[in-house]
Order: sequence, then structure tokens, then C-alpha cells
Amino acid sequence: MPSYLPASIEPKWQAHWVSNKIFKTVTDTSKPKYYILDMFPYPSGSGLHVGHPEGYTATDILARYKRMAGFNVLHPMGWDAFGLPAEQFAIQTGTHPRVTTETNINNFRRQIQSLGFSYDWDREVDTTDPHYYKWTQWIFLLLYGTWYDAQAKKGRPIAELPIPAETAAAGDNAIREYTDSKRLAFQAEIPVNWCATLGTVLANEEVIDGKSERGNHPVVRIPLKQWQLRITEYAERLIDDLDMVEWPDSVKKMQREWIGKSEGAEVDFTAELPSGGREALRVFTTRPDTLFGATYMVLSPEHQLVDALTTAPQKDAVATYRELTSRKSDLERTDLAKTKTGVFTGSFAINPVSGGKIPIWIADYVLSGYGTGAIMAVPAHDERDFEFAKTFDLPIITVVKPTDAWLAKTGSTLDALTEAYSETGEVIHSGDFNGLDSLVCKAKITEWLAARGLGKKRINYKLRDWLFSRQRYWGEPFPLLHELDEAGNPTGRIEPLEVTDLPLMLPKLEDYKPSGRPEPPLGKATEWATVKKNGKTYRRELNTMPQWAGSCWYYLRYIDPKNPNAFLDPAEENRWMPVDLYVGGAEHAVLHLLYSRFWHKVLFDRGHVSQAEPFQKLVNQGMILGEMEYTGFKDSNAWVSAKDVEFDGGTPRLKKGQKEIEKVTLTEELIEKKGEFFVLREKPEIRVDSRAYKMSKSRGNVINPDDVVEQFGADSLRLYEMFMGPLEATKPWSMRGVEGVFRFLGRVWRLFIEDRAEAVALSPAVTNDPADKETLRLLHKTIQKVTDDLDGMRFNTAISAMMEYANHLTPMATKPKEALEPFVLILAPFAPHLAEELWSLLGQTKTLAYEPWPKADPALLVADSIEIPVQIAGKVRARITVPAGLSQEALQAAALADPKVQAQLEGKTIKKAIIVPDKMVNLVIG
RNA sequence: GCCGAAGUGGCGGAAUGGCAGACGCGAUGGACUCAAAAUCCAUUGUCCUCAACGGCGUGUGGGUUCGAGUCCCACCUUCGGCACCA
Repeated sequence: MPSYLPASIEPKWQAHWVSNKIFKTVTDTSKPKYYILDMFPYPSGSGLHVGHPEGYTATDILARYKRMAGFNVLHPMGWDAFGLPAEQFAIQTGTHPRVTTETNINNFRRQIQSLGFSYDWDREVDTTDPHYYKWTQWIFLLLYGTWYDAQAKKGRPIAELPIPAETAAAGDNAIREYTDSKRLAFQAEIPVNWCATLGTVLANEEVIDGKSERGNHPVVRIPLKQWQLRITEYAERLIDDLDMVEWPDSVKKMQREWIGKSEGAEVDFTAELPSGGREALRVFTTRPDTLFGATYMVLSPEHQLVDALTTAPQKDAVATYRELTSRKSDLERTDLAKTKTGVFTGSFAINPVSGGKIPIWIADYVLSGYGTGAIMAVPAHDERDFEFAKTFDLPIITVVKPTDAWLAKTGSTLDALTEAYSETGEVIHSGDFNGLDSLVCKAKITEWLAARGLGKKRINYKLRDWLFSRQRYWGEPFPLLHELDEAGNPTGRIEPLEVTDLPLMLPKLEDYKPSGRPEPPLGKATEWATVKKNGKTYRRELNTMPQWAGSCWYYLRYIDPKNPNAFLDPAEENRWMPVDLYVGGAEHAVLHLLYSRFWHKVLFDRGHVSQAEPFQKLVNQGMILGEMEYTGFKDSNAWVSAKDVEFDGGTPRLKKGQKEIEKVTLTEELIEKKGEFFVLREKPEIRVDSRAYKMSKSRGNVINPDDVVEQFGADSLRLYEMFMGPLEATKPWSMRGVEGVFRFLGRVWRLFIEDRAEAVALSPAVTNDPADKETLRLLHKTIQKVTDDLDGMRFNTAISAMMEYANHLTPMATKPKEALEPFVLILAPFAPHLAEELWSLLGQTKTLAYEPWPKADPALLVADSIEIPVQIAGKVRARITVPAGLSQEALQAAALADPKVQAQLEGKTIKKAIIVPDKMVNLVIG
């Protein structure tokens, strides 16, 4: 019974592709190259999720299309396999993360292969493989051996670092310390994000609203000596080079905002110390034009000068406040964002332009890590300062004249603002600078300050250096040795390993448990950690690298994955880079993409890669939600309308009184749409909630690709994921939708195969007869549409076009091969198993993977006659059938000859006729 | 609060400023069948009790245009991102 049975054809072709290495990529310079990349997955224990194959299918379709279109295609896959879950599992069960990781990778590979993707499996990489992380460590050493030359705007070898004369004179230790302070990888004692639950510190990018991005655990700030990467040196280039790449504007914007460039000035105020001395107090401002309006200053509670500035009577208050804020987590600080807090130090400073004496406060709304950790407060023109000034009754001086409209709107007067005016305008109350426009004034005041040595132009970035060490086991060890003195204490001298010593393998451990304190578990491997070399004793660096390290450069290793001598061959790099198309989730818009761009630029500066940017074009696939859910609500067994309920998918509560109520999952038969809302069919006054939710284990709405493949086959899963809607859109899953595309594939199958025959064989209806004109026209129209849609990544509409063509062929008594063969070829990227099967049934012996892509013949695209609407006063009143390509005059004549048109025009005059050839006729009547 | 994206049938969605709703799902009717499944055919935005090259219809209100889902202005809703960065 030869009906369409994916289970009997898909494994066969998958085995064929893998065992014959059909998709092995060999560099072939006679063809143009195309490097198409997926963001490689973290192989989790729960296996593939239908979200993964969405992007993978899109890239696979394009990879197969490009191969047929004559490109030399590189399309690899691998594993981002370092990371917490395997380690947590090890803590719970004692299973080595290596074992868990391997199991998970095998499962992921099996699942991915069961979907028929055309990856070159000979290029698979695994970030936890020592052959791979050898080169991750090597790149770390490169960062360690590089300094940033701000003049040349370029990373250079550390050996080329100019040593200032006085440093050189101070001896070897001074030179070493100076050099270490310039490296792109450096150690510093800074307040870090410590997550006790995860037992590790986290980068700023990994902390969201004071909680860990992974797992949502609380994060507190503690000072710790940690490895950092000097990504801030590349801030400017990371912004500027975004202009070179074709990425979604939203992603570029997010990166720009994350880097957060702001131009302004550094200004020195003179603080009068209670001890009698004076000290320069430096602030950063983007609005030097409002300097005359600075009525007080604020230091962050952590600022170095706080102790020196605090007067005796304020001592207790300041100490209490600092104590309070230091114990606050970031979360609490943001929670309290609504009300401003702060304490007066008791001291004053002199405003450098007005000479006025202004009070110095401390407050936690000023961040220690940004700018200079101190601000001049201009309450009239800064919202936060305004709020603070109102809270503590500090003076407010307007120095930029608001527009009359603004004053009227906010109910303010020049001397009594109701809110801060943060726009630009005419400068007032500012001595010699009065009357200038803010923008001009900005430059003038900065010049004035610079001339007197009181300030200068300055650019600041929100971006911080990248905290690069983690107190975990399952990550790349740092290839560094700390020299110890005889007493076993670090001398501060660091010895990098030689390339020949790499990879530095992770030691075996019995106990992976984090201590709850920031001491890395690698410390437990005492034998591994201690190294004797050249008569000296060293302790290995015990931190490991964060998960991002391996994913920062994997796209390069794919190009030359087995190379034992280099991270990749420069000739191959030159051939394949940049990545032409990179597809992945929007959640990596900042983290991964920013980090890998940074590494790439360092590699570029040091001459190891040929391109400044790694990813030419980026596309984010949208999220796939679970099936649509309809929910009704009941309070003590009585229905409650959704309009009276607060509900976000969890526990429903009454809007009035917040009482918890019951939710009832409803089937479609029980509800109907009434106006804008769904209501109960039985009780139409009761509205119900309808939504699709993010897939999650706890909701129980996760779709497992294995189940879909088992029921409908890989081709149906692939086709459905592409047919759901635009790739970038968020869209809900529907099993019925999968069934729909499965039926389409069944219909395609039956175009070729007699359903009721005994064996799988070409149906007698498939003939060598020539196809009729209409069929040929449709075929070429479909080829054209599918080709255009592939180029524009509009997979959903490409599939509809093929459905229309199949619908045209279905009722035909004979199916000419000339109408079928090209159809199989254009279907192949989407449903490769079915296409290969049909291709071989058509008598072909070779895989169709490298068959030339069909070309639409423009001559065949034109229809003989077309139906054209005739509008009268903008409304369609008739349709006329005319030969294609008629001139405007002829079209108008044809329209006027139509009896319906004549009836409509009875007694009216035509004022104007708009005629679009082959499209429409619009007659405007008087 | 700020920034961005999106609002089109019962549902997913389609439409270079030119016939709104392609294609698919669902639904209804029919054919095949002893029956069912599968398949095939037809209908399916809505209202006027039926039909119409009738009216209405792309979140709401305005505007530009011969013509607006598409362009402009204002607003509403949903989803993402940012949120004391001076």
C-alpha cells in the first residue's frame, strides 16, 4: 500500500546522505562561496525543542537552495557544551559532566539528523573537547598578550607596549605591573555580581533586574579580584562597525544602547575639606551648558573622597547611609528607584564657572562605576536631580529657557519649575554665556574650562569591562600560572603557559560542589593546581572561563575544524569569512554577538583573521509558542467574566479584592467569538481568556520534535515550521497545521504514485507528453515565486505557491514529466526526503542535492488574456477579460464597450480615467 | 516612563498605493464506502430572512490620493527591549 509514509523513506535518505557524505564541504574556488550558520545549541538534557529546528530549517533550506544554485556552501553544526546544568547534575549525582555532556550531545545529534539537515558532520565542533578548547585557551593568551593602542585604535602585541621612562627606571616589578595593567586580559579587584545560589560571579550582561539571567537567583555586589577583558577599549569600533553589517535595526540599536556612548565633559569642582585642605572633585556631565545651574553635588556612597569630605557632625549619618547602601543588592536599589535617598556630607565645593559655594551630598542614585562616580546636580534640567532637590529642599536655578508652550503645558514659570526641563534652548542666568543656544554654549563652556585647566571634552560608555572568570568546574581552565614565594603566597608574577603546553585539561574531581563562597572548585584538585617548574612553585589559576568563551569563535573553527597546528588555516579563513548569513534567537542580541565581535576584532588586529566583522547578515527567528489556550474563570462554582479577572497564565485573581479563583481550560466547542472577545457559548455575557503561552515544562505545553517526526515525518515538521508565518514572527504552534502540510505532501506524493497500487511505482498518469500551456505558465510562475521568496527568506509564501501548483496538477488526468521534474527540484530544499524519493522514482540515479536550480522562463510567464476590474468612482462595477499587454487607450475602449460599465455610466460624464495596464481601470465621474 | 515591533475572517496568515482575506487549519454539504478512516468535489468575512459587478468591512478617530491594510497625524491594545549611565 504505497501511500505517503515518511517513516519508510526518511531514514533511508538520511542514511544515504550521511554514509555517502553528500554534504561534505570541499573548498571549491570555481564557485562563489556561501557560509550559512546557525547559532549552535547548548545540548541540554531535555533534548531538542521545536524552537531549535525553526532556525535550522530556514538555514537548511537556504543551504540546499544555494548548493543547487551553484554555490560552494559551508553549513556546519556543533555544540556549546560547557555550562551549568551538566555541573549541577554532577553535584546531584556525581556523574562527571563529560559523561552527561556526551549523552546529551548524542541525543541532540540524533534528533537533528532525524530532521534531515544537510550539515557537514565532519566539521562538528564541541566547545568542551580539549582539541577545541586548546584554541579557546590560545585566544585567551592572545588577549593576555595584547594591549590597546588608543592612538592607532588597534590591539597590538604586549611586547610593543611603550614603557614610560619613570616606570622603566623603577625596575622590573614596576615594568611588570605597568604591563599587566595594559593587557586586554587583566585582573582587578572590583565590585562583582556574586550569585550565591549558582556559586559564581556573573557578568553585567548576565544580571537582569538584580537577578541571574539563568535561573533568576538573587545577585549581590561584593568586591573580588577577578579576571576581566578590556572590551571597553573596543567600544567605539563596536559601535562604528555596526554600519558595515546587515543586521536587524533592533539588534544594532540594542548593541549601541548597551555600549551607551555619551559625549560631554569632565569638570573639576574644588571641594573644601573639613580638614582645611582643598581637593579637586571631578564630575562627568553631558550638559556642561548647564554648569551655572549646578546647585549641589552628589557622590556615590562608594566614592573615595567621602571620608575626607564628611564633617564630624555628619559622620554618623554618612556611615549609616553607606552601610545601608552597601548591603543593598542591585535589585533593592532599583526597587527603591521611586524615592531618592541621600545624606549631606557637611562639606561644600566651589562651582568653577560661577564661583558659587554648593553642598556635597552622597546618594545611591549616583553609580560608582560610571563616569567619575560623582555628579554636578542641575535640578532644573535633570529629572533625577530635580526629584532629589525636591526631596531635600535644595535650590533650583533655571539656566536654559524653556519654550512658552512647555511652561504652559507643565504649569511652570521660569523661576518655579514643576518638573525638570531637559531640552536645549537659550542659556540664561549664566554670566557671559547668556543668550547662547545650549549646543553652542556646551562647546564654549568646555573650551573655557579647558583653557583654565578645569575640564575637558570626554566620552563615556555604559559598557563595562567584561568579567571573565567564573567559580565553576565545567568551563575552560585559564592557561596561567601564579608564582608562589617560599611561604606559598602569590608573588603577583603571572606566567602564561606556552602554546605547546595547551590544552590545559580540566582535572578530575570527586566533589563538584561550590562552597557557597567565591572559591573555585578547581582548588580541590590540589595536585593539579600545584606546578613546579624551573625550581619555582606555581599555583594554577583556579577560575574557569564563562560559557561565552567557546561560542565567541566557534564559527571560525568550523572552517578548519581538525587543524592541530593553528586555530585555523589563514587561506581557508580568507576563503570562507565572513559568515554570509547567521540565524539565531533574539536573546543573543547583546551578549553573544557583542562578545564574539569583540574577540573577532582582537583577532583581526593581531592579524589572525581578514575581516573586521564576523557576521555579514543576521536574522533572528521568532519564538514558537504553545498551542492556543482558552481559559474560563470560576469563583465558588459560578462563572466570572475575564474582564473582572487579573490573569497572566498563572493564578487568576479577581480584580476587585485580589481573591484567588479557579481557572478552567475550555475547548473550542464551548466558546465563540462575540465582537472583540471570546465568550462562553452557553453564557455569552461571560468572557474567556484566549492566549498562546511560551512553551515550558511547568505549563506542559512543550512540543517534542521526536513526536512530530514520528507522527508526520521530518518533511512535515520542516514544512510546517516554515509555513506558520514569517520567520522573524512569534507564532503559536498548531498540531492541526502540521497535519495540513502533511496532507499537502501526501497530495504531492499522489501526483507521482498510484495510491492503490501494490508497490511503490510511478503512476501511469505520469507521462512524457508535453505539458499544456497553462500548466507551463503556472510552473514557471511558481519557480519564479519560490526563487524570489527564497532570496527574501519568505518561506511561508514560497510554500503556498507550491501548494497552489500542486492543487492545479491534482485534478489533471495525465501528469507530464516536464511539469513534475522542476517541481520536485524546487520542493527539494523544503522537503528533501520526499523530493529525493520522487526524484529517484522519476528514474534519476544521482542525488538531487547538486542538480541545477530550475530557471523561470520569462516568455512563459505571460498569460494570453487577463481579467481586469473596472472601477467606477473607486468601486469595482465590472470585470473585463482582455488580451495581456493592452495599451491604456485600448484598455479604456474595452472598458467602455462593456455593457455593465455603460449601464453604470448612464447619464454621467467621465472626468478622468486612471488606467494601469494589466492591472485595472478606474473611471472618475463628474 | 522611554525606545522598537505588531494589530487583517472562528484560527495561523497573504496582499511593488491598484479586485482585501492567497495558501493552510477549522466548519458545512456532497461523492466514494456495508460502515468508518483516508481521499476527492463544492461552499465558507459580515449584514440585508435568498441573491446581486448590493451595503459594510484590515484596532480607533482624522487626513493625503482617482484609489489606502499599505502613506501622514493623534490615540488605544498586545508583545519585546531598556530603565537612576549624569
